[in-house]
Amino acid sequence: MSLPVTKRKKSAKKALIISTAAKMFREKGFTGSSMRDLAENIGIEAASLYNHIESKSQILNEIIWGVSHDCKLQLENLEAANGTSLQKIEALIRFHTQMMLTRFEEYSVMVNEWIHLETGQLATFAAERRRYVKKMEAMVQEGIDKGELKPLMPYVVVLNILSSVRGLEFWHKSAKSHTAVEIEENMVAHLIGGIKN
Amino acid sequence: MSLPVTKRKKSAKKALIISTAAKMFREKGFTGSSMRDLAENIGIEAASLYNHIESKSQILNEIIWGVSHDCKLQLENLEAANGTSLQKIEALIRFHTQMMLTRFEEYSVMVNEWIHLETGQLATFAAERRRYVKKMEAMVQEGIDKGELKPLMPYVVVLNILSSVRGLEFWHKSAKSHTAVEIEENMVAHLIGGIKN
DNA sequence: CCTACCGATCGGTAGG
DNA sequence: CCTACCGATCGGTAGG
Repeated sequence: MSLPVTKRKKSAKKALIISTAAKMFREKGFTGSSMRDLAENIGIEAASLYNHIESKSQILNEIIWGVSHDCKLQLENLEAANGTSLQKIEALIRFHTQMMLTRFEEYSVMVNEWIHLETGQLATFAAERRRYVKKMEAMVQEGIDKGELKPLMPYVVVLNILSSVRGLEFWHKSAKSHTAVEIEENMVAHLIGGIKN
Repeated sequence: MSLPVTKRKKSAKKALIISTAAKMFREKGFTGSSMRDLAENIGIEAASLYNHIESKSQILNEIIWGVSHDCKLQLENLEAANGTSLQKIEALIRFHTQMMLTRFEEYSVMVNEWIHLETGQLATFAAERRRYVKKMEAMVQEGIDKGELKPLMPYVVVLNILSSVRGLEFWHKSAKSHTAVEIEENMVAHLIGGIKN
């Protein structure tokens, strides 16, 4: 039940457009990247892009929802799983660190460029993000209530975790003198170490 | 020894241009902000901006170097001061938190938009930033060597601190249900708590 | 500080 | 997938 060859080719080209765009959006930002540069990086004319995608905004949408959907799934799985709040928060730190390190371009675009989503998409994403943060805060609060965690403001703890992961964009761009595993362990040690009772 | 009135007026207008631009650059990014919008927000024509500033890039330069100079000064004062590594790192967390909360627009533009500096300025800023991080890492390393701090990778600790401060941009934009003082105390508790022995 | 305007570039469409 | 092109907008200058 594979797709006709032309359709497969088409969607492969679309995937190429989106991944190339992710690279560019991360480097120069969404507004700093032009459709002509994107086309040139792929080796076609700007007009030809529109056989595969509808608009510049649609590309940003697909990049962002691709990553954000996977984050949401992971959080829901974790909520439903067994384990202490501490274990769940640690798992989330590891998950987000892995996302940033392995899906670096898309993840960076999500955290840095979501402001440039169009009005409707922007509102949806902002609401989704807020829900996500609230759920993480609830995990932290539960850990505090059970005495697993120090009584810090969940809001600050969650913001620090997500922001610290975001900051790993720097590491990814640098001449890497440390391994991904080292980074992940130190992220956990610092961010969990600061809240564990 | 005050300046002639016209000169004072001119530099006041320049300051207005720069502070208005900082607001816009933070909201829409450097590339997403146009000189025409900037002029309109001030109430003049776009062409008139150029009586006070040389270029769009110059505005970004002035915003960024203004904040970064003050950060550099503070770090140098702290290096020369008495106190344990732990005390110095805590002071730095408090200082950066204060900078983000009180000079929100400029600080946000520095951490988010420095990529859009022109080549020469970009190289200078990147080098300056690298030096800054290295100095902070040295403080952390010293604390580890003296047994004040846990043996974490200084690189990760410093990145987490600076990134967490950067993340406070969210708090500043939100309906603030917590005070700046609470935020600062929780930043210290979480980030210092994670490294203190 | 304005009017008038420059060349360049933008996202995107028509038509093949 | 291309050529040809649209109207809009960009940063910036000339000249007053």
